[in-house]
Amino acid sequence: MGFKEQCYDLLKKVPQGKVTTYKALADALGTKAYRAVGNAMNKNPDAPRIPCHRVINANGALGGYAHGLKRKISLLKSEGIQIQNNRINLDQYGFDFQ
DNA sequence: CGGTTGACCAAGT
DNA sequence: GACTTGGCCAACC
Repeated sequence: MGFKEQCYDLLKKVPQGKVTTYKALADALGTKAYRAVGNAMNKNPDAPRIPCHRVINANGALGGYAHGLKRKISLLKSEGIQIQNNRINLDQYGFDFQ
């Protein structure tokens, strides 16, 4: 299993209605490859089984999405996540893999 | 095997 | 608040 697969596996643990960050994912994997995590997400566009849209920047900004941020925002909103000024409140919606 | 590219991050100015 | 800098690491060429 490669690095990317580990990212996806971990990402699948994030429940609907919550988000995580590239930093949190890398941290949970025991690496500092924050950027590599972003690359991994980018390679799996809207793969049906991987909720890439629940991954945002460590500062609460949205980050990116292979198929357009609008799509990402729509998905997040449909899960009940409120977005204000292109930002998400991590204290409220963040998931830290406990 | 070096060099470049990111959906990054933290600290400094 | 906004830039800039240096560092990080997998994937690709």
